[in-house]
Amino acid sequence: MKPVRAQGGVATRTANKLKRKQTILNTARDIIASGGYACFTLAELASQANVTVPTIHNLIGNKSEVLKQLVVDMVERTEKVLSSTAFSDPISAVESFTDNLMSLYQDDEAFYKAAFVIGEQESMFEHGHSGGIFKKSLKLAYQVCLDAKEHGFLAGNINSELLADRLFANQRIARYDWMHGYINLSEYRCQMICGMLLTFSADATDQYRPILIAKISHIFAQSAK
Amino acid sequence: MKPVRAQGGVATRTANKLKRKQTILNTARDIIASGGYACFTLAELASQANVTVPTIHNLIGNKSEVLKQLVVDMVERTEKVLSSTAFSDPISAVESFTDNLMSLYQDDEAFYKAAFVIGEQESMFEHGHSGGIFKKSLKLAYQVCLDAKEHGFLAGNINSELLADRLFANQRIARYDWMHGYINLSEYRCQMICGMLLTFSADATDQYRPILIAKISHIFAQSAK
DNA sequence: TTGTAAATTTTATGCAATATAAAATTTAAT
DNA sequence: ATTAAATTTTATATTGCATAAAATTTACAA
Repeated sequence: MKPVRAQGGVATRTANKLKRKQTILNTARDIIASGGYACFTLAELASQANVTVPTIHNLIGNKSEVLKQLVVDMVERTEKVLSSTAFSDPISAVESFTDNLMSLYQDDEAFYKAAFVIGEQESMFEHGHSGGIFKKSLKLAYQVCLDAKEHGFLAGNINSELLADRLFANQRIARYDWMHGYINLSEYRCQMICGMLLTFSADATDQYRPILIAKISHIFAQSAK
Repeated sequence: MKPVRAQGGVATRTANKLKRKQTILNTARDIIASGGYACFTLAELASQANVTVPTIHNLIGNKSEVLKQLVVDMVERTEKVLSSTAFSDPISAVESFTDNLMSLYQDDEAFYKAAFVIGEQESMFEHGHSGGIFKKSLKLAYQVCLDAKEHGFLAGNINSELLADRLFANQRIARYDWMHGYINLSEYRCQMICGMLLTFSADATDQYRPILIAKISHIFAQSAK
């Protein structure tokens, strides 16, 4: 008869495994942050993490799995920013949301850029995917539109879903230009704010529109300096 | 003394070379259009074009060169659409520009999608690049803004460069969603038109804005059907 | 402590794709 | 038909991802 073994062994091993896995992922993150996505090979990762390539396969999976883990981690951090945005008026909502994002990305810019590129390449941002960050962002944008209408900032002539779509789109295209290296973080900030406020302008009340446009002009002038 | 040779030989060879090169590129295009970008390997291309891999290297260059040639070809076709857009009013300018693009992409949708993805991957769309399609598109958008202001459609409260930036951005994000497979061609059309017209709305005169919004609502309602 | 079974890591190897040097062949003009 | 240049191919190197099987380590129990 086989000897009965306590379950402690498995638990300990599992815990250690998780630690080693995390070490490898952190190393992966460092490689991408310093050398860029192109430098990232399994051989390089294995070497820097002091393991061999099959170990990576064993602990995490194939290259795609490793990359996906990094993106999941990035998305989780980004989602925290989404949930911490409170509404008062469109201008401060947009500004505080943007600045929260910027301070997150600033810490480890190269990594966040790469993570977005990877997520795109690995098709992790499917719009339809209901639990996805895209759906959540869109929902947030929709809520901001409703609130803005409620508080008399918007005339309500334009469908809120359409408006939310466009807010979201303007946010994304700025990020897109940043993650592909066309613009830097501060230009990202300007384009995102200008794009979103301009979208609000399209449906703003006659009282609020001049305020939006003044803000937009101010931000734009800063960036062109 | 070396025998003097007429130049005819070289000319004939050069002409033939160009033809063979074009055959290979056409085959490459077919492979991508039918099987997608992932199927595209030099070995597959060589096989389908009835040559060997080194011949491709000799005639065109490495894999990246082959891909770039395809993108250059695609960009040239797209640029023709840009230059054929005449101005009358913002709505018809946007609509005719969009429909010209759509009819171009419709012919060979899979290829155009892939070509944009490749161009992005090969960093061929650098915004700064003065001769690039991006600068040209932006310039066209700027001209449309000036014309619109001139003809009394826009109030002129928003800087034309900023407005052109946003028009261009809204056009790009729609294309981006299409080329990554998030939306189909007809959604691409709706998003592009809605985005651009909404941008105009932000600075439209009080007379013109309702007309824009009516058009936007109409297009949006179509897409939601 | 020390033996042991399971988990884990590594060695060794395969495969696929890009790339190139050098040999063999084809080409176009004389 | 001959010839020199251009072109294609054969053969081979390199790199990166992946995995089977052998060797090693690990955590627990007696």
